Amino acid sequence: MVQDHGLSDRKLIILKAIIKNYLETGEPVGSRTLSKYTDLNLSSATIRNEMSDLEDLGYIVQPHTSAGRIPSDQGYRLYVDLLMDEKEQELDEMRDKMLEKADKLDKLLKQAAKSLAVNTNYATMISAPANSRNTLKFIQLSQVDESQVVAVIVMGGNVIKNKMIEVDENLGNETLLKLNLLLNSTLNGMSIEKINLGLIASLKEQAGIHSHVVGDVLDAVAEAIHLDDDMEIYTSGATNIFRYPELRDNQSAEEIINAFEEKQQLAELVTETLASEDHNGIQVYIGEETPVKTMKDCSVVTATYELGEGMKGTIGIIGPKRMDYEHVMKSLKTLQSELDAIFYKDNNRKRE
Amino acid sequence: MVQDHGLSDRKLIILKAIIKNYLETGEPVGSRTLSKYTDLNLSSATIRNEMSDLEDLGYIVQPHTSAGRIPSDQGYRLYVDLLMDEKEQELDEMRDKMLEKADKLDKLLKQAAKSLAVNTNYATMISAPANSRNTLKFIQLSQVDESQVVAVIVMGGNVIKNKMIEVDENLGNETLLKLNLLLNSTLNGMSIEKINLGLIASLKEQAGIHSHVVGDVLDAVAEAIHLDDDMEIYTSGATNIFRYPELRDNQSAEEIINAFEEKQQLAELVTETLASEDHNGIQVYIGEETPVKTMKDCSVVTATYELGEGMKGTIGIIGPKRMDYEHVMKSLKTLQSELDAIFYKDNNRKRE
DNA sequence: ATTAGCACTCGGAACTTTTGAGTGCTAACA
DNA sequence: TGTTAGCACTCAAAAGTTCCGAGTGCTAAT
Repeated sequence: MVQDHGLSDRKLIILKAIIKNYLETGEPVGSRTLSKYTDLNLSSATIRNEMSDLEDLGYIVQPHTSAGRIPSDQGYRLYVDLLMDEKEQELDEMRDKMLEKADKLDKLLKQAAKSLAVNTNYATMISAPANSRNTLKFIQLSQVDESQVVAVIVMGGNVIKNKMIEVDENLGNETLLKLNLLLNSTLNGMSIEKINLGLIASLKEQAGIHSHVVGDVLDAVAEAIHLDDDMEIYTSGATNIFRYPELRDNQSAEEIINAFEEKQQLAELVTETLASEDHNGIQVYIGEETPVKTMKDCSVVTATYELGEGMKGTIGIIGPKRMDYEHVMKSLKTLQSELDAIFYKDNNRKRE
Repeated sequence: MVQDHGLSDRKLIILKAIIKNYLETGEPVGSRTLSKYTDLNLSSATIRNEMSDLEDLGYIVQPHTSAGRIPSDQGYRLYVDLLMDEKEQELDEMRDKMLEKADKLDKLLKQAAKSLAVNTNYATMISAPANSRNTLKFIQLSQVDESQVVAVIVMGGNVIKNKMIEVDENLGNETLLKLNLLLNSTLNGMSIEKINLGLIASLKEQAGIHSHVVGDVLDAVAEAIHLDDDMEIYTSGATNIFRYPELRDNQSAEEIINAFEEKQQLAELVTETLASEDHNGIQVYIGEETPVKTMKDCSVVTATYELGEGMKGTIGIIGPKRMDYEHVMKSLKTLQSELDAIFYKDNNRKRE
């Protein structure tokens, strides 16, 4: 994945040094600073020459004539690509914090977003996995009172949906029993995306006598299952954006925070990420590369996680371009496997 | 409720004019501006004299020697109190927007917060009503697979809670049936706050044979019901804060936004508001008065709404001290009655 | 009681100066 | 030939000026 940069070793070391230093300070870095910072004993003049070359090659830029250099998007890109190929270690006390509060999926994800934000000091988001690939585990209608029935739908990963249904006539116990039997025998274990209108129609037919009431019920169930409309997205640490002056001062900070509040734009980011998977599922968008124009002054690192069969969700970290890519990618990897682990544990427990 | 301000009519008019002008511009207002702005034809000099008096009385202050005056907290307070006593009218196209998307309570409140934010251009929050006063309508345990049972709990207002319960042994249909009967006959129609440990213990006893398994189940149910720990709070328009320079520039903006993200502090605001009801349930905290120190540079206007018997929630609007109190209070009133209306409609539908 | 007039204040805008980190280039050096 | 020292030059940011004008308080006249 490392593109063919034909850079001499020394140039590469210098470039890395520039980026690393800039990541820490956020200030343009000059030749003098570097001549001390790096191990190879080179005078500032020599470094200046190399830097001049690196600038010509497009890896670094000068914000203005008499300033030090900062990495260009292309420079970051090279840096990240190199990083990708280096092996990664473990790292976390995140695990503990995450597990202690998790009982339902939404709580879990909320918590995960938070740990990640605390751990990295960037803004984070996690999208709940789309249910379309999930399977139905259990479905049940129960009469609440004369005119109301509640449908309870349990899916894989113990995702639970509820739907109140208004009925005109009292259905009675037997009808309900029959309906429950029908629903469970037909739908159990079935993947959500296979439940289409044809199937629903056929179910209605089988329901027989009460078919019009039953129709309402089934419609409601179908609606509850196909909740595609609103994608759940949990965010945390949006205000971390303020830590980075280059974002805070730009009015872009407001827009970013707003994006985190509205979540609409984040949803786009999610679909984009899911669409183009790559590289262990970890992707790095630098500056203009990001699909969300609001974040053109940021870097966005995303990963997909998978709860069993095809239920994919997205994790995203949004920070300044000078984000600590190494740390971020480690944390993402960790969280990824963490989520996997939880799912499999859950799954195994069920199978005992 | 109007405190005894012994201000001459003229002083009052001038004070109002100052505040009104300041609400619009956000700039300190000087005598010259006023002498044109007001109807009563007074020269700037006269007004200066009056302003001098008003300053001595503490209603307005000079941010610095050679600047105009801005209202002090005390000045705002008088203004708001006067406003409170004047009659209010209707106003809304909020109604339409609100109703169109509401199906579950959480969606409804989220939507309400949003309309309110859009409508007022301030930051808003709505807390879901505490369930402690709510009543249980229906409760049911269902076997999902060999080792898992799902408890479905329906409360007034069709608030639905779910809880997955792990069981060691297969309970079997009959046991479940018995349990469901027991739970419903004992708990139905009961107020949540009346379900205490004693009652739970007695239930466990009655459950007989399976009491240890049943114990687990009941504990889980109890836990699901007593969800006090996490109060649900929906927010919207936090970024509206940025519209007001006096908040944006102060680093307080960040803190406020953060408060909206963390929601912890908002929860305090809610409990505070619910504790000290007053004045149609509408309260105005100006500057330092607010219970949340983070918002000492803001004004906070809160209202309580009630979904039937004692299920109270809180609506809050957070903005700059120079907020448009009149509009805000109108909007709050409207939303209040809106929520009431929805509840009663819902209630009547059930009773048909 | 109101107003005109005047000297005075002071924050903020605009402009200037200073500072210092940084550069490119050239000439000397290993 | 690659490296380094030295120097003149640049320019953003900080610090320091100046200027302006909205605003005040006070006094004297109406």
